[in-house]
Amino acid sequence: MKPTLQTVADAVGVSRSTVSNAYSRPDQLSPALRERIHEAARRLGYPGPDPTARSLRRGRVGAIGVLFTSALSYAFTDPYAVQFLRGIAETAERHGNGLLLIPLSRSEEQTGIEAVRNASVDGFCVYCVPAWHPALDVTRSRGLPTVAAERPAEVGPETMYVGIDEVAAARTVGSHLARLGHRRVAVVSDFLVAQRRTGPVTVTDPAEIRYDVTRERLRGFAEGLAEGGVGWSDLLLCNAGANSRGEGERAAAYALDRVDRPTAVLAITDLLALGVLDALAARGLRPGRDVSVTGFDDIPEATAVGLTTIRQPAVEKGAIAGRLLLDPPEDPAARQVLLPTDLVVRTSTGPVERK
Amino acid sequence: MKPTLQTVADAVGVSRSTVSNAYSRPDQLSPALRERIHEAARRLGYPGPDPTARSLRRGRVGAIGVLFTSALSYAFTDPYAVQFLRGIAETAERHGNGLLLIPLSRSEEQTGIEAVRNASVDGFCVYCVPAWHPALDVTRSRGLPTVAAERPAEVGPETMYVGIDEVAAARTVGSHLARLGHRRVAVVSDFLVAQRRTGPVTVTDPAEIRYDVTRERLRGFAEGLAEGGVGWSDLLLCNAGANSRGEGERAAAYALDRVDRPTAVLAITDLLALGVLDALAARGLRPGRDVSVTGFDDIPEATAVGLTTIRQPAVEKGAIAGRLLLDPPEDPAARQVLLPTDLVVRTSTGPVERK
DNA sequence: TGGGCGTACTGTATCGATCCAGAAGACCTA
DNA sequence: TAGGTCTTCTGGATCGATACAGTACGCCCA
Repeated sequence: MKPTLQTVADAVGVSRSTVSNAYSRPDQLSPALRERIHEAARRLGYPGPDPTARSLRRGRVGAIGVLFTSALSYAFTDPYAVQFLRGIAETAERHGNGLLLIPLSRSEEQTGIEAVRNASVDGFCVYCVPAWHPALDVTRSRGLPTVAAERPAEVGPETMYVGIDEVAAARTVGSHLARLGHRRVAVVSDFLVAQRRTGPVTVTDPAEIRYDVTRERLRGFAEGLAEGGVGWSDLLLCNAGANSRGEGERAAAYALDRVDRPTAVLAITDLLALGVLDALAARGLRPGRDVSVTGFDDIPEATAVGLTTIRQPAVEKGAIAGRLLLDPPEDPAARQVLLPTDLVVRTSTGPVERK
Repeated sequence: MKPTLQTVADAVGVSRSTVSNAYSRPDQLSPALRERIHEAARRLGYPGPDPTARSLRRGRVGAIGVLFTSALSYAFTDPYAVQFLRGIAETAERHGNGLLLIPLSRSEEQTGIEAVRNASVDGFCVYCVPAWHPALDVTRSRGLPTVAAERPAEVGPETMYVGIDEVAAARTVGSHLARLGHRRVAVVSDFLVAQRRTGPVTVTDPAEIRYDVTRERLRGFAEGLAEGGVGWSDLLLCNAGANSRGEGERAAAYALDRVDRPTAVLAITDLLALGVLDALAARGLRPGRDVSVTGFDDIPEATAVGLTTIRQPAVEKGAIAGRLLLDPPEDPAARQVLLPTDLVVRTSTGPVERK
């Protein structure tokens, strides 16, 4: 039988409450008694108050849940995600909280829903989960504070988020390429369509895209490219089955192997962009000369390969998300944070070659 | 007031137990009543059984805790750690469990100890935590199943671990270099001494090294190098303040800037080895020709930079650790796993240049 | 008619702590 | 010495669920 508070109390000859106080409010009892209690606890092998029971009574757990789409096992492959996690982890750490990672299936399946319902946490951070995902109904119904890692399409006064102006950031990318003279342009992105397949897709209107971030970034790309007279329907859209380097390469292949090969490929994340660069390399094409490539996020590797991209403060984003959950500002307006972004021009983009 | 089981029970006019069954054992009541209960729950905004209360009663939580040394915020910077995490995450996911990440301070400070005591988990995975760390006393006292991500120095019949034969693996590295003719050799490693400083240190005997993995790998290095007549005291030991690329570079500087520059630098992890390569590059030295460099782990980047290293199955290691916790084999012997390793020779090592 | 049996539901004890009102005693003050 | 205050400790209520023994009732069959 594992020892409990009661066991220790009986051994010392005091009440349960006193033992509890010895752990949780040491100033409430005399040093002598406190020491006797701790001594008895050591002797009996009592490990201290049971966390679960304590959480039940106190009404708080000391952990925050982080929701991911895609198998948890893939979450760690995107350096951007890792940086975000670092940020939120730092904050959690400072507050003595743990981070409970909760995997979600990417589609409408129920995988992970149960985990959300069962998670012992004080709040949720929703990272890269589409607004229509059923898990979000569960988080809402649990009534715990929730912060989104991007600006949701619908923002109420209670909504907490830390994001960037996706449209504006993406617009600078489109505009940059338009000015370089690019008119035949492909986009590599995941979540363009509901299905998970990799390949070219048709999307009549960006409004059809169901994942907020994807939709907004594509809108921004299109707005920027419009400066060069490129319309939405001129874009060659290639869906990637996942946000991974490999899928980026596969998706890019559909664009690069066309007779009217695009002069620029815009990837919606750096990870996909790395895949696009792989696809170029495999075909002996030079980034920034034969084909311009852009990414989004500015992960560390982007520097190494000279990728033109949008820099967003990933670690800071995570840190702020953590702070919103663990130490929410009084002012409701301060619970909705938009961070600045920069276009970082490197060697992967260049002017269209004269024929 | 948040609705509880009782609230719903009263609304429907049944007992608390019946509502509980409606959620946890739906086959125990008639479909009609079950539907009425769920309908009432929806109407009242009851999110389902409270996870904390359920855990208390059931005696299990549905989450495993992962202990890290170093700020949690740094844990994600080592690709090897990330791969290990992926493995354990996959297993946790399959079992419907969450992963609770618990940051520990690297030294004897109490940071994180409280988090270990408070963690609501069913078991612990101890990743890269020295045997003397006070947090391990806490995990032991909590009496939960615990698996180590490396073979501990002291192994009892109850101990669970998944590791590699560190000495043997490191010996192949030492031996490889000995055969290439290296006699002036430096080692870059963290945890060589208790202090966190970066720079050359003196360790009279490997037994003095307090962190198991470091000690064993260094023993292995020495044993292998002994084939070339290099003794322990001939090794130039450079301590790194942390397991990071930057610290690797700083530590390597102390070796590379000597008049009697070593012909080989052995790093204890790939991450440190990348830093060593940075240090070479900064000095215009060619890896594998001017100075040979080795790592340990075989992270993805090792391939890209041609680093000679020890490959160990990181993802699998994590997966097995998860399985040991969530689905422990009957046979106690099967709870102690040693995985195979390989020496992967790439371009960062080569024969000593003739003078 | 009544024993046997299965289904559907109830009631109470229990998990292991924390909270809080209050009691007992020591000590101080007028 | 009565009354007040402070410190220290107690006991019962409580958090929100689950386990399990037990009851009520309908049904079948001899």
